[in-house]
Amino acid sequence: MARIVDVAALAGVSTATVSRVLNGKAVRADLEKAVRKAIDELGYTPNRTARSLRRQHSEVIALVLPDIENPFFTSLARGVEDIAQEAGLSVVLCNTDEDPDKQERYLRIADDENMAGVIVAPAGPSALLRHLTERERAVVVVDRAVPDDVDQVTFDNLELGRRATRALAERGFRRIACVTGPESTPTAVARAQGWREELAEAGLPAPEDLLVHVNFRVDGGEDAMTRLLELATPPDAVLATNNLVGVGALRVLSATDQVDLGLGIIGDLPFVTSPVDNVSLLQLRPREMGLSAARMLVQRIRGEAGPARQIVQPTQPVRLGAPRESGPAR
Amino acid sequence: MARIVDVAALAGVSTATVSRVLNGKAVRADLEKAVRKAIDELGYTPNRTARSLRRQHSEVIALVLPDIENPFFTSLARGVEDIAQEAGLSVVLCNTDEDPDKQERYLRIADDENMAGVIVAPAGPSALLRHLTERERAVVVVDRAVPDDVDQVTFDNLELGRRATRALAERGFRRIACVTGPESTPTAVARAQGWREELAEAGLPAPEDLLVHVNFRVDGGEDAMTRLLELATPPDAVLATNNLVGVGALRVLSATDQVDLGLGIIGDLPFVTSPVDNVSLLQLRPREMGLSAARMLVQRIRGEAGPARQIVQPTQPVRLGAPRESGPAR
DNA sequence: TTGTAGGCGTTATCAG
DNA sequence: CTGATAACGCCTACAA
Repeated sequence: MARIVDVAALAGVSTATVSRVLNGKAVRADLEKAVRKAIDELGYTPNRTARSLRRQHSEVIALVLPDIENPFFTSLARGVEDIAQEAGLSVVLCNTDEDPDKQERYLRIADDENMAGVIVAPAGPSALLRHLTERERAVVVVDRAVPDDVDQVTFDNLELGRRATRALAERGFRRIACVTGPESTPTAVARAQGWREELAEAGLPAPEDLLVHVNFRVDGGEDAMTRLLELATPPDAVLATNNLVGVGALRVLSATDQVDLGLGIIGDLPFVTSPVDNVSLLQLRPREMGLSAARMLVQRIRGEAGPARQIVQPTQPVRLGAPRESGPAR
Repeated sequence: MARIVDVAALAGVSTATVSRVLNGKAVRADLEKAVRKAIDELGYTPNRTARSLRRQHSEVIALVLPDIENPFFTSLARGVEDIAQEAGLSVVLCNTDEDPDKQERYLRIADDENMAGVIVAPAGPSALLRHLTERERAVVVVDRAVPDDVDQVTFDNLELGRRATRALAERGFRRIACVTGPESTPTAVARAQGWREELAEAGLPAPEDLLVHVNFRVDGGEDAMTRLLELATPPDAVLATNNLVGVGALRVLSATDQVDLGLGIIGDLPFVTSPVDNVSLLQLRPREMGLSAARMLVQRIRGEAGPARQIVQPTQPVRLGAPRESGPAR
């Protein structure tokens, strides 16, 4: 592997000059030309490890996610990657599996490797996260708000719950249930609170047996839906507050063909196969969230950012049935 | 950030001794104890960049995939990650978007960063890939075979096509169509060839208008399915040769409720919502493929591997309807 | 077994 | 604007 000294020797200059050419600093035109020629001839590319060691930070950012198999996060990752690529950064994807310990481990690695920055959707509180922000490392928190003074891109989850509920109420449903995530998950709680408040405002009942907490996954949605349908007085509509729970609900629905039951889903459904013409969809477009977060991070890395910013990511209006373009990936 | 010299000073030993403790080499017991205590007190962790520079390879492996939003690949990634974690390696996920140029760029980066190894599902032929294997870097190719002499984990795609077709024939279907990927995609062609051969063997017709090449995505499946249903003599069953095409086919089917039409799908359907009781599923379990590939890579990195091995990843037998446990992630 | 010291490849400082 | 040189933090001969 060619090194910078080889290039310097071939071009008849010092390594310092080669380095300057590499980094776009002022160099006499003829020397620059000679250096570029040498680089070409040797097929030289800078050793990024050495560069990182010297510069005290690498050209890699970590994207720390709780579940890499959830399309919400892969889509978000896709957005991050697109911006990172533009900025000449590579992305390391880390899967915490909703495990705070794993999360700490990955954040530690990001620190040890002197990564340029970190984007994290936190699985619980993190001492290391605070530590990183205090040490002025570039950090952006996504999707799940934390109390720390750090750049964040999140949804207004209360508002999401309200809007999705309102859409169902406006369609004439009167007994609207809510399936949401565990009480330990703030986004789940906030969306359910939005459901509660919107129903109160519309003068509709919100009995607690219509609020079901399950895990935020497909089987959670299935369980909840089954339970709701078995109720003595079942709901006439159901709000699923995330994508996977929505998938679970749809499965039960399409297996039992309950055509009359209204359904609302907060989240995107890339691989759904049953018709959703009758489903009120509040699409979150996680890719956009990834774009926002990555842009913030790049600014922070470049030192162009001031005090911590907390952005509320806008979403699509609720609509009936998925528009074609949001279906397949790409 | 504490450095190795700080630990050495605090423990009253040389940096060499600290390094030895860190790397599990023989050190006098009392010194080792002192060193560990100092490490604890300072919260020291080795700087991985410096270590990489010195050792000439890092503890990171690159996973180069053509489409990070396809559940097949995220699941595969999940498997890779699990093994990597055990082996103390981090995984960098790189999305090539089926673009050979992007792929070359990422492979180049993996090389420049002295990564410990690379797992790649190739999007077309790659000069760099050959270059890497020739330079004895740890490389494993997954999912899509290449002619090079390199570790590989792939499916027997011809056999997959045959088995899935046979399952449909055994269910009594007589006019079985095949929807597969572009003719430029070897796996798509091989699976279609399996379809052709199996039909021939069963004495069933395989007219070319029942073989449809589309893109290997959801919209491809939708288009193909629509086209097939409009045929003067439509098929009585359809084989979809990958997961996304299968999703597209299911969408059309559940929108038109063609209950009589047989369907076979090669691939896993984690987020499907319509019932699949009548679908012959040949599950590939990509996570297992990721596990195999990562194990091979780890062996190669450790120098425990000899000549290049080419593994055929086993799959599940064809079955009717998805077993419960393969539905939701996890 | 332990310590000393050189070097991995790059960039930044400081003279010239 | 250019060149020599000293770091960046770690590991590993080599010598003791």
